[in-house]
Amino acid sequence: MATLKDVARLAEVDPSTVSRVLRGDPVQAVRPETRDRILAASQRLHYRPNALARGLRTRRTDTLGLIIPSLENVGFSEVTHGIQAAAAAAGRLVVVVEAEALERAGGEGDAEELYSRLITDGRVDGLIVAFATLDDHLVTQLAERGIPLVLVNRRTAGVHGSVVVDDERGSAIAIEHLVGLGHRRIGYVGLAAETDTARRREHGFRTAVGAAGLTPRSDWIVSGAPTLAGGKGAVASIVRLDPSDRPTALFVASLLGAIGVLAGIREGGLQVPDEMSIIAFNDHELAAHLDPPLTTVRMPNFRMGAEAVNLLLEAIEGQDHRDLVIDEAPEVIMRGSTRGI
Amino acid sequence: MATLKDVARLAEVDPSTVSRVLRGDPVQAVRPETRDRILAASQRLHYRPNALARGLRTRRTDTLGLIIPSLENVGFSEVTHGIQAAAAAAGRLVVVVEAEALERAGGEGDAEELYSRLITDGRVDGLIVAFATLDDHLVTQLAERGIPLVLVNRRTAGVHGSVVVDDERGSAIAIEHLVGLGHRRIGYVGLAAETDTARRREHGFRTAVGAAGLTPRSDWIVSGAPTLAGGKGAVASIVRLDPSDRPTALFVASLLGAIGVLAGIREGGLQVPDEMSIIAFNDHELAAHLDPPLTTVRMPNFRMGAEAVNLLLEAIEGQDHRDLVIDEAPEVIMRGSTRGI
DNA sequence: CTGAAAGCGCTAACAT
DNA sequence: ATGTTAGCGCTTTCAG
Repeated sequence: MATLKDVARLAEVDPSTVSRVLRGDPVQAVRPETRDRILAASQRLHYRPNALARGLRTRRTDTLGLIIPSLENVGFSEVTHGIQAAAAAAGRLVVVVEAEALERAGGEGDAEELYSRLITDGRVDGLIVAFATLDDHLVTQLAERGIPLVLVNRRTAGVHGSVVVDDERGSAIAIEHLVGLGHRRIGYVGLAAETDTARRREHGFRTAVGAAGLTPRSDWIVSGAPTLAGGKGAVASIVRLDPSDRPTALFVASLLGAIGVLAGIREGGLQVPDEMSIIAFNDHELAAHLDPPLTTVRMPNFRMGAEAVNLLLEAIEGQDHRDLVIDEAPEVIMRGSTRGI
Repeated sequence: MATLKDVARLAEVDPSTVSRVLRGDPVQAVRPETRDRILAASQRLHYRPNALARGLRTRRTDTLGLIIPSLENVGFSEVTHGIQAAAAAAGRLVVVVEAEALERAGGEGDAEELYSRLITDGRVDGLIVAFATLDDHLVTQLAERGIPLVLVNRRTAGVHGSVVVDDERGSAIAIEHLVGLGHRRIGYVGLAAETDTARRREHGFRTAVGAAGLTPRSDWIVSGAPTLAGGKGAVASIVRLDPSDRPTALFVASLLGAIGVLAGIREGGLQVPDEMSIIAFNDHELAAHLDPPLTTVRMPNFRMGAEAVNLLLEAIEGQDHRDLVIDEAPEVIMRGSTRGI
């Protein structure tokens, strides 16, 4: 692999001159003639600057770190996409650390070790934490290390640099959809997590329900992990309710959870949407192919991911960490799991 | 951020001694006393070795590159998982480059540029190409750069270092399942790609069908991209066939394609499985929740991903690039989209 | 307009 | 048992 020195030798100039030319140093002042010689030599040797050496010198790696719970969650792939797209557009590479894989591989301790290694060993210029349930404590620790940090789809008290969608608005339009359909007995399957996002979604639900003049019964409000099993488990108690005590519609705060809810309801012997309408937070292409096709609230998740990168890039350049709410309006995608009453 | 020098100063030893101790240099020969002093100093300063400096010196980054078409394809998430898990277990980080994001961001040229940068600039020790439809030409180029390289779920003539599942066997058991159910008119929705994998799956289909004494009509064999739209489009011509000319069962060579096929068939006014049985190559949790629940062939994709990492690690250590077929047996997961005739 | 020199933080061969 | 030295490949003053 050719180095700067090799190019310099071939072009018969000093390495520093080659560096200047190849970086397009603003203090150009290089004679076109030498410039051409250098370019030619560089091409001939297929020269590529060594990222490690450059990074060591400049303290910039043009690489971003991403901590994510799982690459598999369909509710999350849009965010990852947005991150990848924006990173690629900015010429940045991204190191992805999947928490689930870490746990599979080695246990909690190693996970923290790997995170801390990632942010401390100079490998990345900044970090995107798209891990809603990562301990606030750990997040605070990461933030204190002083590395540029952006939280996605979550906020942590005292930590700046975050981007979220308008979770409250998303919950609200879900409820408005159900109310518009004539439902007055509306339940909620929330996220079983003490996170800011969980609270915002639930708050949006409560506010919208209240605004419609409704008071949900407390046993219509349950929660579970945003997984198939979580949704299924969470809805069990509702399915067992006496028909006269049951809600007629459920808003589920996660996509995967909603699919679990669908399954739980079916196993409980009820029909969706005839006996229970279901609407989910977050959309996905596959929602149209479920049984029944799932009505969802589509959130601007791609944008959220992309903006996270932009915010991080700002922070890396020394600007203040901003907290952003994506203002793009969420939208109900009506499919077969909700109907009028 | 503390450096080796800082630790050395605090412990009142030479940096090289600190390095030895902290790396656990086999040529230990360090007095327990100084050793303790060094460890204490390192802890006190929260010392972390700089990965760039170390990599520059040792020519090892403990980082792997992964080129993947899209993180979104549910048929592929298991592989990514396997890769992440094995990488984490081996203490390696992984840089993920998503081709789709690259295209969204900038166009073909940039993609090649980014790949080549990734493999040439010393950032990663080796590369996993999990991109079935990446040009053979490009793959050959990458391989020629001399960087350790492992292909996943694909092979390229002349390039060594690959891991695939037993695609032929997967196709075969799909067909055996259908034949066992009494089907004798079996069609195939293949991958619209000139790839080794596409050929292996189709070959498995043809062989198994032949072994059952059947001869599929040529208009029962179609192909499309492994996407919803691809599957839907591919099956259109079959749906239009006169009932007496139609196959009674279809084997679809991709999961996403099969979901598209389901939709295409429904739109064509046919019932699955009553008028047409469908079985898909590759399984996913969500297949159980589709309409109808999709019968699939479960392939050892997690293993494939994990073994890719192991192979790559071998190659990085200087061993020969091996070509591996995961021998774990595929398995039919019977759900609602296939039935007896 | 170009070269010389220093140094980013680390490791490894060599010396003592 | 520890220190000295050189250098990985690059960028960036500073000279000239």
